[in-house]
Amino acid sequence: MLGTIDKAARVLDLFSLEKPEWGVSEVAAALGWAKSSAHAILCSLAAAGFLHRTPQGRYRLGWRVLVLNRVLNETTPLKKVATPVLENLVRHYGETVHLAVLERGRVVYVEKLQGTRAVRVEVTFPGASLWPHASALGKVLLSGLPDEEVVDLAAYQGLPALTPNTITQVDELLSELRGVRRRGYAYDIEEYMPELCCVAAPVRNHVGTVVAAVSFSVPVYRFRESKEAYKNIILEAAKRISENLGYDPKALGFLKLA
Amino acid sequence: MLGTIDKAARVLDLFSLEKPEWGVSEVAAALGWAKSSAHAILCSLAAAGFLHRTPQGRYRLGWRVLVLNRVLNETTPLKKVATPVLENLVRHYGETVHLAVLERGRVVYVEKLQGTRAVRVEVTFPGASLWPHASALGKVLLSGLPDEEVVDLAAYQGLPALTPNTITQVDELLSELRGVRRRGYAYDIEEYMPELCCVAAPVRNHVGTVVAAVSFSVPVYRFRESKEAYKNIILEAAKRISENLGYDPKALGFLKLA
DNA sequence: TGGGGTGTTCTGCATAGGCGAACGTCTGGC
DNA sequence: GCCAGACGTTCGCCTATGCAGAACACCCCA
Repeated sequence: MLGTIDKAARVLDLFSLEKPEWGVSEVAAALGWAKSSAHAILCSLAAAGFLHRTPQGRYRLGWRVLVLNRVLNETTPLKKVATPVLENLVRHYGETVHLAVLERGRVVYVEKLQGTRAVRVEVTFPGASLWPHASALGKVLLSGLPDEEVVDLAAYQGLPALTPNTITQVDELLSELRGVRRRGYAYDIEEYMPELCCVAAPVRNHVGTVVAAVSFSVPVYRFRESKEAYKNIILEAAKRISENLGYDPKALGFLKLA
Repeated sequence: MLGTIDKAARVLDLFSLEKPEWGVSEVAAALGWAKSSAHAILCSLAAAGFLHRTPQGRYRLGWRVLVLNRVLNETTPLKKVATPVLENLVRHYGETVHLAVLERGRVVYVEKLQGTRAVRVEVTFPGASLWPHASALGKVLLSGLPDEEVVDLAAYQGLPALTPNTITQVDELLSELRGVRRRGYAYDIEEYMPELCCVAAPVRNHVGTVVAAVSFSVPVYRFRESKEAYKNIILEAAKRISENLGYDPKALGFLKLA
């Protein structure tokens, strides 16, 4: 809404793993602004601690995001509620477990717990993001959105094929999401990466909105044998987390009628 | 510089461990603004993903912070360079090791590595902050600042006594910092917390500026016996990290004369 | 069923901030 | 070693932006 904040956000978006350091002119060119405008935004973000000015007058992300992240991590109800449940899953079944949310069209890992088996799925750092259309987590999270928004998202960021199994057509994605809504869970059978399979289930808050998703990530050979079992376990875990967030299917089923 | 960004930063500052959720009126009251102004900032921050709107129309930190933090963590040269050195320290000596920076007057932990000994110092989450005047890390970081800034900081946030050993007078702090600059390291002998001691040394970048500090945290009974040894080890580690950041004492000693 | 507390919307006025041009500085290549 | 080009920074004008206050809509509790 406020132009300046939107601009600041667009600037911060530029700082990525691929290009973590930017100069004033580069930012101005990348965003099509006057150099002095870019300079003002960069200066202000640096003064506020969100960016760090190198001695050469270039810019990197600043330490303040670390401070914010700490507050986020230690106060967010979702993490507090979910972590013990997820730890239990790893302890019992030894498979890699993920918790993720949808952030501006991308699946963002909030919590990752490395499996304990000899052959296991390696996890990425929290904050890393995935394509929503090609992952079980993503499909579950998209299933919480109205179809129009899914269409917009697909149009905006595309549906690239990551493996031969990836869904690349919008209508196919929409019908898959209808299935996910009906069943209450999603599979990813080597759609993101060969040899990798996932099952994910939605986490809902007290008003029934899908706020996150939990998943098992399992090597394909082990997954084929016990798909059903993994599905039931992850559904149960998602239900437990949702209930701890105040989700009450009965009360909300009643609301749906009204 | 830009008022709107400064305001946004002040709003984000409100979100803390003690009060991680704010409403529009609360923000307006806390900052002395009109309700509509607070509303505009909160809306914009939420639209940009920095805040998350709860179903009740209140606000919490948003997931985008997590995404930024990940980029920071994976691209910051300091962490990349320091982590292997610090891991070595823990492996060899088993004591808790910290890496910290100064962020708007507070000591912020960037990296923490838990010691492996039976009796060890428990670490806090990265992003947590400490009083600079009462910690070894803080004194090292302050030693990189001109005296005026230290005086301003002390005036602004005070020098509370955390233990009987804490420095609580500005002139005493300044003379301590002079010693730190001369010696090149700082001790904390139960100044922050009873039973806890630290040694810290400065990490410098290629232009010689103190950009961070590394420390050992050791129980007092073990520290008394081998203060000197810990000091030498941490000095060596700091030197190694600094050199990997491009610090070259000889080249800079030459510059000082000019 | 009302009242006080929310979050949200509207409109006009003043100022904050965007632009483009000029400045100072550094680097690298002839 | 010098000049040329690029960079980050500064300045001042003009316009658009975003601030304030009051009115609105909503929810929860008494």
